[in-house]
Amino acid sequence: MITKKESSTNSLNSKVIIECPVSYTIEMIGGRWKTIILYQLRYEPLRFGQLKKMLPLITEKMLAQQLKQLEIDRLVVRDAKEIIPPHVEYYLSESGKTLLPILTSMAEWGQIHNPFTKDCKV
Amino acid sequence: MITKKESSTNSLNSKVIIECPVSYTIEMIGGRWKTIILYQLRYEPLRFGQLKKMLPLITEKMLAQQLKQLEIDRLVVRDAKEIIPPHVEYYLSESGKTLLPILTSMAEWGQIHNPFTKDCKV
DNA sequence: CAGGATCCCTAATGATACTG
DNA sequence: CAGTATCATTAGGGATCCTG
Repeated sequence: MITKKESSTNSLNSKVIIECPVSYTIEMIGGRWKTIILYQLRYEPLRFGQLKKMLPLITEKMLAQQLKQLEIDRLVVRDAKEIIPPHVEYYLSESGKTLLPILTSMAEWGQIHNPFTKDCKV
Repeated sequence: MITKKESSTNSLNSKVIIECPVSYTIEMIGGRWKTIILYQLRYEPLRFGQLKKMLPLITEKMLAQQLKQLEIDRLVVRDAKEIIPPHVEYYLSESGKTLLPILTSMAEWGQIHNPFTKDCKV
């Protein structure tokens, strides 16, 4: 079993913080990219290249890195067909789907409170 | 008016990211401490020292810094009585209170999914 | 196509000491 | 009590180049 302690890069106190439910959740979906990646996956599986197009500002490194962490945390499933050229799909796990109400609420809250939100639906 | 661009330390792309509702919300409550601070304030106003006791691992610098950012973002109100010794209370603004459903959902999700959660109710 | 490997910089966080 | 100031550390993120 991979514990958060091993898969995380955080220091000492993360172990204690992480025992608190709210903090645990924010560790799982926090950071600049994870929520938006999860949210993009809300409807259907997406390929690496599709996600990259939907998130034009993300670097390939960050996308790969965040997807890997989401996979380790069992929120996202990586489905790779062993063909040439590679075809890899990502989709929400059952656990990941249970985050959707939270992500939706966050999207609604942002839609209301963000003065900069215009037509961005993400 | 203080825009997020000015109050944030993020670089170029934050401007675009921030226009997305989900990302905007995560910018407001993300990081290691903000959710837990907001969540501690869910019932009643708390003083600086009380928060410090409830979050034994936070440094005074981080607590002051995060509270200041939450105040700038209008999620928390700082109420300081001008007396000696100082008496300062923090409480959720109306806008901050609208985050409570999200924070509660996050706490519930963490309670269910965190294998390390024991009796920590935060 | 879907990444991996490297290098590098800065923002974020921490430790410690000090103060109105 | 409720913070600041200063210094040191680290982790997040980006640029670029490379590959099965």
